Amino acid sequence: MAATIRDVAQASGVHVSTVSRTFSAPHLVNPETRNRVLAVAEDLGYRPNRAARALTTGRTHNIGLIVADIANPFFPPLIKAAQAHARARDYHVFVADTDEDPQVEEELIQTLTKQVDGVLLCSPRLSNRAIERLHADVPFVVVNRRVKGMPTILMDVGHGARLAIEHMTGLGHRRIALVSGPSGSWTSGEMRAAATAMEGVDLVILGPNAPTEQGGLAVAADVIASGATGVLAYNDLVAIGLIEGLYERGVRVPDDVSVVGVDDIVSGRLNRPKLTTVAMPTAAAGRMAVDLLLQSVGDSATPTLATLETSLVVRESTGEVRQ
Amino acid sequence: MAATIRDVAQASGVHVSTVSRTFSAPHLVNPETRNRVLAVAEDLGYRPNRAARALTTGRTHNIGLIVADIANPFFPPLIKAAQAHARARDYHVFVADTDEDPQVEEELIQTLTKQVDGVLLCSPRLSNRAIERLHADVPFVVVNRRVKGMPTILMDVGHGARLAIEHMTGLGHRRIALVSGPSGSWTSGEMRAAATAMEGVDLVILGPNAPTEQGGLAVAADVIASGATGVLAYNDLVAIGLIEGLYERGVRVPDDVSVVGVDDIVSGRLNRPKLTTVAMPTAAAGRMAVDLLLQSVGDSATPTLATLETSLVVRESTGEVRQ
DNA sequence: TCACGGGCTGCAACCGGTTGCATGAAACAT
DNA sequence: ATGTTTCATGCAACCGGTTGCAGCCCGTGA
Repeated sequence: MAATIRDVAQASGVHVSTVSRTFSAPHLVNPETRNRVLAVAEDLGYRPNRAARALTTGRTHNIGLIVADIANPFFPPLIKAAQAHARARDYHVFVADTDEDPQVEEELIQTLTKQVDGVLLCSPRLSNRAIERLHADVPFVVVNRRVKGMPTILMDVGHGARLAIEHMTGLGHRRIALVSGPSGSWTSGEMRAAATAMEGVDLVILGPNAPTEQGGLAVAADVIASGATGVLAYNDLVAIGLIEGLYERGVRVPDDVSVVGVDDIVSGRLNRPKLTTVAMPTAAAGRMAVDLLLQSVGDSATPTLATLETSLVVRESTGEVRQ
Repeated sequence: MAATIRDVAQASGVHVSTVSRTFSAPHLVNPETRNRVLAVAEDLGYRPNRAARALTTGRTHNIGLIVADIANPFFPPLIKAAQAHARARDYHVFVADTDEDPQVEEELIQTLTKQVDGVLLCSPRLSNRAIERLHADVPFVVVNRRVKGMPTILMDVGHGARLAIEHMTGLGHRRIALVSGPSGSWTSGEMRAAATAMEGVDLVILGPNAPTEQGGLAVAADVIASGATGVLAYNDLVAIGLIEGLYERGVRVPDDVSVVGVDDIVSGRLNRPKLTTVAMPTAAAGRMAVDLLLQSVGDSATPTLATLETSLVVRESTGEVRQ
């Protein structure tokens, strides 16, 4: 079918090794020969077989990208950025969705191992122990999770939480509810730690909750009962569900209660009210994760830690406390 | 590093071919030997190298999935469904984003060719000619585009457009604007054809437009100038941008103008107004695309055509025409 | 007892590339 | 003229598997 290196060699009257070098080490071959080989290759539509090349070089030029849920709007910008960045470096990306299941995640990593140079783990659900064990087989970069001795990219959600709470206290709110996320979530823990450490805030912690609109809907009654006038939600989906739940109970946002989300997944337009939220640098995280991974593939011992800044985007779901 | 088939052979005292058969043709090896080999393999943590296997068998057990824009909310559910379905069949998925650029798309297909058993082309921007040419190298399944002699999955957006327009005429609207999409888009063409063929509708076609919120924003003035009271937008993003643009100019939805989107990407909650839209069976399309692809890899000549039904979801962005 | 056939395993070539080493020719220095 | 580099290329082993073919052992039927 497709032309192989031997076809090109035969057609251009040189040995296969010369053809090979023409593509992978051009400076080693005489310009004249090289041009002839290239012409023949072009003519035959030859393209080096990356999989075959990987067999000898040990470099596949592929990376794996594993996320909990592709359809969660938080991830696509990260996936897109990582993929684009990888392509610019001549890497292809396997994308896999674990459906929030640690077992699936582990199996995925194992079957992917031989086909990739490294794996990006985004908000993994696996235990740290499991991650460290699997790390023996393939380089990792972990996003949004702290794992000892592994290249890690964090988004400083603690800082974002502080900004959000300061924003609300600045508007006169004293009693603030933190609607936390799933119990295993690193992000949720960070938000909680940051909120707890703040002075002059009357904090109520509600949860754990599912990281979905349903989770937000379900916690609305508790929020009202808590007497809080300001709420920081685990993420935008929860915030949206919560606002909906509050409306259903006659509590209006931002008139009666202010709500801040996290992630900035809703493009901002067309919401009622437009959501004040902590924006996460997901695209930057995707790019940096790829960089870190490719770099750590080179020299094995690079347990870098990068922390990316978050910022508060003030829109319409927060307002001054009612007197 | 990792154990190879030869390590297992040596450790269990058999020839590599026996180990190979233990994994790829178990019935050919004596149960006793097989168990011994399996035990040793387990012990050494051996896993067959899929890339190496692919070299001889010609089957990589990978597929490529190419979309115009991962971050466009239309695609993630399709990607997720396709990936899950593929994994269940022991296939991995390369996901690639072309950034709406035909050239990138072509290059991507070419570099992916040798590493996959087939490629899913979702809403490709490439010309039919180019697709047919590339098809010589690798099996395709095309989603949301009609290409002669190729397995194809279509979502019946023409039907959806008719439903949307009937819905609006039923509410008393006579003059309807069709805000079309990019010029190369099959979907846009289908919508246009369906709309043009309808009787008793005073149709205005506006566009082409970018398939984004910006595209919708930019076309708002034209919509107002057209005098239409009902609008069918190329997709939800355009609809959202358009509604925003109309508001900015003092035109209210649905009071002054009714707007219908396509795709049903906004979860429905928390929009002002909640968008009436044509829902697309994206997850089903993803699954079916994988099935078709794996099937067409087996026997080469299967130019199946599957058409999936769309439906109208009526929410709040459409209302009776004002007297 | 022997021919035959089936079950199991080993041998070796092969998939499409890469790469260390050897070889030969040309260019340079002495 | 000779010895030493340098440059370009060929040779062959190798990466980690698969697979057609041959050979061995054993049981069966004649």
